Amino acid sequence: MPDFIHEDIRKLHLFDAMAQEHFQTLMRGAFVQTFPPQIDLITEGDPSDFLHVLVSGSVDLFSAWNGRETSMATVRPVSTFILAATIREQPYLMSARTLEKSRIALIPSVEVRAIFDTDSDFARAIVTELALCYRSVIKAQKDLKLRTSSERLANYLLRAQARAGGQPEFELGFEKRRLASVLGMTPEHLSRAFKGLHPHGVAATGTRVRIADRTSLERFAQPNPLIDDPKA
Amino acid sequence: MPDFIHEDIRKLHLFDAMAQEHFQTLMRGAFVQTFPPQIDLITEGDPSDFLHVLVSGSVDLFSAWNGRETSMATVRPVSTFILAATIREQPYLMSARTLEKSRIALIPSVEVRAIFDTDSDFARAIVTELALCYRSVIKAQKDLKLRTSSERLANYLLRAQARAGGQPEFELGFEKRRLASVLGMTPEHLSRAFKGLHPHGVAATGTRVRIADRTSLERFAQPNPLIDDPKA
DNA sequence: AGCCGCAATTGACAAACATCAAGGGCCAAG
DNA sequence: CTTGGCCCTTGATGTTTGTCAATTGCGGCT
Repeated sequence: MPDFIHEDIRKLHLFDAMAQEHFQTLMRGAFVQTFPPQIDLITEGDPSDFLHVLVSGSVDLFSAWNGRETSMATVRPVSTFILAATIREQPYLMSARTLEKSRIALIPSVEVRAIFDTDSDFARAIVTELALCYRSVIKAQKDLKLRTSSERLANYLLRAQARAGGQPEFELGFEKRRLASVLGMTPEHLSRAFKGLHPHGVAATGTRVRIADRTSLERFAQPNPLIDDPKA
Repeated sequence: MPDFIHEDIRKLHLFDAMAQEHFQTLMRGAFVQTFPPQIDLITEGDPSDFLHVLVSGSVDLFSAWNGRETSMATVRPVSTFILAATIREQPYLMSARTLEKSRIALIPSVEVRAIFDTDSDFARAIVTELALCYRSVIKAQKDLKLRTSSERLANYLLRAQARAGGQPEFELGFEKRRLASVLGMTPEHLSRAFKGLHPHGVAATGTRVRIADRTSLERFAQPNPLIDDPKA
C-alpha cells in the first residue's frame, strides 16, 4: 500500500491517536483495492471480515427487504464504514456498493479487535466514532419520523448547501433517484417535492441546485440543530 | 444508595468487567431517585450531565419537532440510556419521561468520562454497548423505511411475543397510543392495522394480545433477523 | 349503581405518497 | 445528424396514512 494512503488513513480521528506501532500492524494486514462504479462491496448478512476505509470515491450503504430497497447513507472520503459490525463480530446490517470509481482500504476485523484490546487510545477513538455514528442515525430517524418528505428535502438541501461551503449554487453529488431513496421517497415524488419548494427559492437543473432565498427556505424547513447539525 | 441496587447495576454488561475500585468511585458520585409516572426526566437539547441507569419501572425516549412528537424507544430495567451524549459531551438528542413509577440512578457524566479514560475494561464495555445501540437504531430505521405500518405492527408483535417467552398470549406492556407512536403511526391507524391482522390470527383485547396462528402471521410479516433479531 | 375521564374505536374525509404509463431532455455511440 | 438509452418529469389514478368528530367501552371513584 502506498505511503500517502497510510497518511490519509492515519489522519482519521479513528487512527490519529493510536501508537504508531499498532497502526503499522493494522496497515501491514490491510490492502487497498480500486473498484469501478456500481460494484457490490458487501452484502447484508455476510460476516464482517473487514473494516472498510473509503480513501477516494463514494459508497452507498443500502438495505433490502421483501423486494424493496432503500439507501441508508452515503459514505464520502476519507471515512470508515461498518465499524459496529466489526466490533461486535456480527454480520453486516447493510449492503454497500460503489457509486463511482473508489479506492478502498480493507483492514481485517480480527486485527482491529486485537489492537482495540491492547491500545486504549484506539479504544477511546472507537468509542468517540461509534457515539458519533449512533447520534447521526438517531438524527436520521427523527428526520424520518417527524417530517414530511418535502420538509426532509428542504432540510437536506440546507445541509447540502452548508456542506458545499454555503454558496447559493452547488452540486448534489449524485443522481436524484438516489436522493429520493435516501430521503425515503420515490423519484416521482421527489420531482414534485422540488416543484413544491420553488416558491421558497429552490431551483434544480439536473444535479445542480440553486437556493435563491435561504431565509425563505429556512422558514419553511425549520431546521433544528438536534436533527440537522452533524456536529451536535 | 442501597447495596442491592449497586449489585443490579454492577450486573449490567457496561459495568461488570471494570475494576471494583472504579465502580465504587462511580457509585459514590451517583444517587438514586424514585420518580412518579409521567415525569419529564430530561429534555432534548439539555447538556448531558448524567448517565442514567433505569433500575426499575420504564422510561419513554421521545423527540419533538415543530409541534409533532414521536416516541423513539422504550427503556426497560436494568439498562442505561443516553450513553452516547455522555461520551461526546454533547446535548441530549432525545427527551425522556417515566411511563410508570421508576427508580433511576444518576451517575455524573464527568466521572463516567474520567473512569472511561483510566479503565480500559470499562472503555471496552462502552464500545460494545454503543455498537449494540447503533445496530439497534439501524434496524429500527430499516423497519421504518422498508415496511408499511401493518408490516411493522406484525413484526413488532412477533418480537413482543418472543420477548414475553413465546406464549400465544402476552401483555403489550403499555398503552396502544404509545405503541402507535413507536411504530410511527397514529392511534386510529393502529386500531385499523390491528383489525387488518385479524385474518392472520391476531386478537387484541385492551393491552393483551393473542397470536392464534404464528405461522400465518409470519407469512404476512416476513420477519428478518437483520431487522428483527435484537441480538444480531 | 351511576358517573366521570380517558383511551380505544369507528366512520367520513383529506392529505401524503406510491404506482403506472407516457412523454421530454440529455448525452454518447454510431 | 441521428439514434438509442437513461434519467427525469408529468399526468392520471390508486393506496396508504393522517385528521376530525363522534361514539363506544372500560376502570376508578363516589
